[in-house]
Amino acid sequence: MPSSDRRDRERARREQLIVTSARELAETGGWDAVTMRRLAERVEYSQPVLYSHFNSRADIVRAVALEGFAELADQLRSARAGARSPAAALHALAAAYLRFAQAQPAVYDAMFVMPVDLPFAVADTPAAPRSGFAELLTALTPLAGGRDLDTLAEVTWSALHGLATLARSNRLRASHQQARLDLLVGQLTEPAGAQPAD
Amino acid sequence: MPSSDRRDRERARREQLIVTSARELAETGGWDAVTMRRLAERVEYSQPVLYSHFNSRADIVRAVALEGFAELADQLRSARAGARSPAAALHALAAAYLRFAQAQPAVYDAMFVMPVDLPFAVADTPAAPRSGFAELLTALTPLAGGRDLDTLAEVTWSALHGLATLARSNRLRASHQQARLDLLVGQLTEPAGAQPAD
DNA sequence: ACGCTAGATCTAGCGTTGCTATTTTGTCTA
DNA sequence: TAGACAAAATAGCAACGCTAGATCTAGCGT
Repeated sequence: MPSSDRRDRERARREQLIVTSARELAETGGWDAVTMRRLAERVEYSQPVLYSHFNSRADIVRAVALEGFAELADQLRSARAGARSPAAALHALAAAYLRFAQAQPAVYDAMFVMPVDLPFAVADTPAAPRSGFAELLTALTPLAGGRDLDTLAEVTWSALHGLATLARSNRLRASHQQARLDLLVGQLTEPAGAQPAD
Repeated sequence: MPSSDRRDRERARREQLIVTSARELAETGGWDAVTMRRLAERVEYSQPVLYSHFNSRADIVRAVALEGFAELADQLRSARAGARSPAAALHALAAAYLRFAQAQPAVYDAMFVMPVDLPFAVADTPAAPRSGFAELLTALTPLAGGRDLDTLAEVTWSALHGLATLARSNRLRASHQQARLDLLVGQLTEPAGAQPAD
């Protein structure tokens, strides 16, 4: 068993190359364009090499998603931190979220749209996706009033997710994204209690 | 040119059979399980017959989506119509929307998640998808207050869409869908004006 | 009732996909 | 430098969407 120190480093480097290439291919031509053959050609190795790093194509998608979670959490944090009031912080965070989704639609899809077996469910979620949600919780805490914080956060996230995905598939008026964002944040900022009708 | 009256009827009948079978296959095993071979076997014809009705697999998905739009509009209408107050009507409509998405996830995906080239954009949209949105507009009109109706409707729809899709992929706490719905509708019912921060 | 034409249907196959068994190449150790 | 072992490539499988060409069936005029 050789120390294989350099080997491990080279291997890690190559794995990162695979993930990055997959991400670039996906952003360029959508996830359908990310075939194992194309990806192999891109990294200048044969297909079986990909399978020595990942068990399946889906695992590569997941690796891209995990990268995305970290980046999104970063962007949400700095957006939130640069705001002067709680309401402004929520608005900035929401805007950053939509900006992320629009700038990197393929990564966003890998994170939130594609069928993935990552355990979510808010509780025993892996660190990366959880940290983005934590930013949202932090931003909402001073605004929650009498409302349940977790529920409020889930509703807020859902609304942002809907805005992001429907806008991207041309199902909403393209020129009104800012208006939608303003209205949504305005409504959520109102600490009015829920009044279940029916 | 024989009248071919019966032929046309049989043909229409078979087309409906294809659409229904595709829908059933999709609801059972997801859209990935809807392959042209399986579908052909299901309707007891060979693959080329499918292509004499539809130009591509995507067209079959679209046919299922169009069916779904009509059904959703119906369900939204009757939910809205059975309510006593404007707020109750919105709540009932929203609940019906989420019920539809949960009961028929594959159809919902065909309508709102899968990449589709149906022109949406609220304006020159085909009749079917538009009519569901019209129900939403009707429900929101008495609640809009000073808010822009179209924008309010888009935000409401986006929030519902987010709730539906994220809940279905286990990204939200399964047991709190009702709480989320109540909170969302409560927030949207408040006619408070938007106050864009920053 | 017959052969004929035209349309409906099927068989067979192309190129591509995710994935893998087998063979070849390369690298390090003794 | 010879042998052992890991690492990589070649080649191939089954299944996919889709289609060209062969086959069969149904309806027409005589």
